Amino acid sequence: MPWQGRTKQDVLSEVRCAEILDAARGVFARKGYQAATMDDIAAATGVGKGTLYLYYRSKRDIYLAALERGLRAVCDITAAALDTAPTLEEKIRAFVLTKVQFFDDHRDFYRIYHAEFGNVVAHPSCLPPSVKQLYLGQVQQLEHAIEAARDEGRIRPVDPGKAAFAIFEITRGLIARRLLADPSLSAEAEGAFIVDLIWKGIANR
Amino acid sequence: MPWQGRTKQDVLSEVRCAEILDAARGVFARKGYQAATMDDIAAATGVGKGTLYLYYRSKRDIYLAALERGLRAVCDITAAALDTAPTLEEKIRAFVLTKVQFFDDHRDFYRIYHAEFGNVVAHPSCLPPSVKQLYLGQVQQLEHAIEAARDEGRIRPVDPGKAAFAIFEITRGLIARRLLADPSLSAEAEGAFIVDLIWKGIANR
DNA sequence: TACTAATCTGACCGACCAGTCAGTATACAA
DNA sequence: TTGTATACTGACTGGTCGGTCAGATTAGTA
Repeated sequence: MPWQGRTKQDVLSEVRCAEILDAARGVFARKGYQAATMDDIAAATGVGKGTLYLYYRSKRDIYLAALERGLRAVCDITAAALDTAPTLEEKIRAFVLTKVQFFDDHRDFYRIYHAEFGNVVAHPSCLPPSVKQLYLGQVQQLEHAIEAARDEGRIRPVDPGKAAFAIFEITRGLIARRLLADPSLSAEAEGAFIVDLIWKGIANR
Repeated sequence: MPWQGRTKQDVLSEVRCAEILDAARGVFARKGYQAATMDDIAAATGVGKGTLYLYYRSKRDIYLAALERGLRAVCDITAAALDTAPTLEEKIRAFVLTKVQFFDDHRDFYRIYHAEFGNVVAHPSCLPPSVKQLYLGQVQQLEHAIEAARDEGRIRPVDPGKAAFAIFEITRGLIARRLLADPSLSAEAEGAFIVDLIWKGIANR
């Protein structure tokens, strides 16, 4: 019996999918893609291994679904942060701090995300377009904000794509450092430094 | 019969080691760590699989040796670039362009390097200290150059570690972009943008 | 040539694991 | 209760691959 275009089965199925992805995220984070086995994921989900194949076609499918899910969450949260902040300087600060905070709150996802984008992006053809687009979308959000400010003459006439890219990469590095090397690194202090550096770098005068 | 402290056998052995590493670098780059098999590496080297185990204890050993070898080359080349350039602004430019050029010339190594430092650094305990130290050494080179310029009052009093880190990360991102996404990206133009951005970001006034 | 040491080889082994499928359990309608 | 469709299970299979080792080959020496 259709309900909002989805049957009861559809909804139950979605719940299962989400359960599997939640469990898989933890397993992939803990053991890495290769070392994680389907038996691990099944056990973590609390179902039999065969059940996984009712919802996903392969191990890689599960991995990519978990990746896409998290990536979408990142994009949503940074887009909201950029929208809310009034000035470009505050937008940059919001982008950096929001993203750092997101990965603080989702350490499991960090390992999936950075394993893929440090490694398999090396073979970009392996990534489905939807995932690639989400990844690039993050830079584009920043780019548009910078472009607008430049067109209004609020900053010097830099290339928005290049500037967005610089901010994106430094942020990426900060997140990696905090999660892998030195968790005590202050998000505020480091974030403030980045914003200051970039702002002085692109400001008028 | 000893000769400069090394026997003839030692030298031959070193040659074999290097042959294996050269072949392995290509195989790892082409197929990725997991998919690369010892049979692949043996075939690429032109020896039997058993021979590999006369020179290295395991697949991972070969991988790490190839990683360390390349990393040492990167460090040497950037250190030389930093030494040669007279001013900090030129040092930064030299660092960025030299590193970009190095990875242009050693694309095989790029895949090994970035696979590891996007992925396995995620489990830093897996990396031998010597490799970790080489990696961090790159940032420290930059840091010392910035610190010296700051102490001489040539730039505003920024934290040299943070600034070095920013340059390091943007450079990393540029290299990744050029090799993976858009090889047509001009090293000169992008490099110039980075130097300009950073320099305006840390310059006096 | 004969002997020895060093070097190399690749068939083989055992562990591992993604994916399958025959069979079980559950929900629910008739 | 019976029938059936849906959901689930986990023992099993087929293939893979890191690592081994008994024996072959080569280089060096007398």
